[in-house]
Amino acid sequence: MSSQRDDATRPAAAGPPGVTAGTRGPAPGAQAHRAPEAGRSFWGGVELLWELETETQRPRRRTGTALDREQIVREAIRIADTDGLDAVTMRRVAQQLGTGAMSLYRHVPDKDALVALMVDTVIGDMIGESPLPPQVALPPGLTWREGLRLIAESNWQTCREHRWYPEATIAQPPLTPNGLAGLEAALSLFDGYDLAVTEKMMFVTAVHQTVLHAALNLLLEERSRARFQVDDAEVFAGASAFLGKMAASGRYPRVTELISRIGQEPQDAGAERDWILAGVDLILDGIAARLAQHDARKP
Amino acid sequence: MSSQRDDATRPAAAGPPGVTAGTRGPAPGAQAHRAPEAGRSFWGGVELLWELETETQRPRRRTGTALDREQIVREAIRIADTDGLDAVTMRRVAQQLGTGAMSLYRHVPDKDALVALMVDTVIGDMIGESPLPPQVALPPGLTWREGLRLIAESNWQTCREHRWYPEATIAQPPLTPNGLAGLEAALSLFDGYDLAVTEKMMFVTAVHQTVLHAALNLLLEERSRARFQVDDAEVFAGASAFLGKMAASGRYPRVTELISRIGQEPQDAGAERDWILAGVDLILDGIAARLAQHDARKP
DNA sequence: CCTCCAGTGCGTACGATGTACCCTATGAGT
DNA sequence: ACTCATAGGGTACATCGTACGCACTGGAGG
Repeated sequence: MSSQRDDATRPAAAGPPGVTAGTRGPAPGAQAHRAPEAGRSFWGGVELLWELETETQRPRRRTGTALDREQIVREAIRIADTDGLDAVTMRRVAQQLGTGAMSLYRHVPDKDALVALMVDTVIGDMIGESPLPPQVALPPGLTWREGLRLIAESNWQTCREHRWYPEATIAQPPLTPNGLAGLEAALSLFDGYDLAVTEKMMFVTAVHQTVLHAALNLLLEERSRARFQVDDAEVFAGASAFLGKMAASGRYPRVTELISRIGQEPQDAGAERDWILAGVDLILDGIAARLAQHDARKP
Repeated sequence: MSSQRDDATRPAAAGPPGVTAGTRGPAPGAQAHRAPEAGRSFWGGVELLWELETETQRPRRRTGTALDREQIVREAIRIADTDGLDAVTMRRVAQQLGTGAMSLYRHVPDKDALVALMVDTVIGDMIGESPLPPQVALPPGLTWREGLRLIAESNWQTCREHRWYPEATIAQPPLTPNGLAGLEAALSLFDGYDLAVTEKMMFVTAVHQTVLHAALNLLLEERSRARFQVDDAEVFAGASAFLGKMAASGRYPRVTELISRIGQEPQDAGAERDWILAGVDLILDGIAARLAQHDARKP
């Protein structure tokens, strides 16, 4: 996506005030001359996920199909994992599967839905895919702090495993079975506290956003770093000229220090993890302060 | 989205075994026959902004040009304000300006750069466009808490004034003169504290991200709300069926409560502002806790 | 005066993308 | 065996960013 637009919220958490998600216009490069959008996907193809759940009862598939939704989504994920989210193209996915692009549309309403399905699948993997129990992934007996931290860590792991994940989910809050299951589990951490649901939601969201953003920023950084190595020296010269000019201007002493500090540190994978976890702890401290302020503990 | 991956296709070695259709010849992407990518934009056309600063000294324009960068950017902003970021198209901008699409490329390297310029311009307006002084927009004598809150508020205002702003800036951090000036000012709030720059940075970005995300979520919500009103009842039915199914499943009691709670509240503009400011305060509490922990205050 | 020429404006065209529309094959139900 | 809903897939189009090249402009040098 390069494309262009995408938005915000996460697996275990949804948007703050309103929970609704949006579908972008027709599509970045698509057409919109069709007024009614009859069978148009509503929330990023989310309802499709829900159909699925009840649909298993009916003998849906009448014939041995060579293609099915799961397969398509898995392939799309594989492509995104190796070549980035932008490489996920209807044609590319189809080609990889040995079929035509339009065949995919028998199983997926549109591309936004496909991305939503990718996100939901990844969340499902992360959460453990437990079928029915409302209490999903969290071991029992955790404090809210331990629980949220654990969620943050597994989110982070997912972000690193599927680099496209932040980009995809930030754009479209996953109001999908797995996404909501994660949110539900996170909210349950505050069951013992007498707070408005919306406030609990705020806590969960804050943590989630922090992780996703950190991952997203890291992704962007990696991209430009990759560019450095591949591209010709001319680009590099332009970049360093830019940095040099900034430092030379003397108008940004603190920023300059920041950049040089970042540049000189090793930045191994462990450091990254520690860094984002530090950010999470910042939020957790805020929550603790807020709880102490309310101090309306029950049990 | 989006679209910075035009060259992503370079790793296109990933072509499936033999099936790859045409286009593999010269290069996967659009233009690749031009090896060096001579004037290619590096960080979203950022260096272009920096050129500008020193370039004013030279008598750049030799003739009375009908078009200039400022004008283009302003027009793009106007379009985005009224019709959304997706409506900002090279053709559209040009048309509005009464010229051809390609004329814009005399003043802007590519579309990503145009968006970067839009963001920088908006930040400039927010920050006050003070020319040289390093200390930009903040009145003196503020505590870090007051200062960060003030920044959060003005960011929020900008987000509401230019709904496309979060979308545009989240993907591509504004390493532009105005963007860095804002960051510099924010960092200066912690001048009196003996902390690592990176830690100060973490504080500032945490606040910033919270605001941007809240705005982004709100934008998504508004989009789908608009859709409700315009679209046919069929879509609405699908949506409520989705919500109903979710509630009926009984697997998401907390989420269900959350949604119903949100649905019944009035949600005026003031409430939105209060909501995001509450989120900001959460972060601020976290920062306060962290500072107290370090408690290395100087004067 | 005319001749250059850097630089602007802009039309044309290409490659890529999402997907509407239409046609064919298949196999379950009658 | 016949019907027909469904899966698979080809073709075509609208739209986008933008490479390329030509036409025009107005000052500098002869």
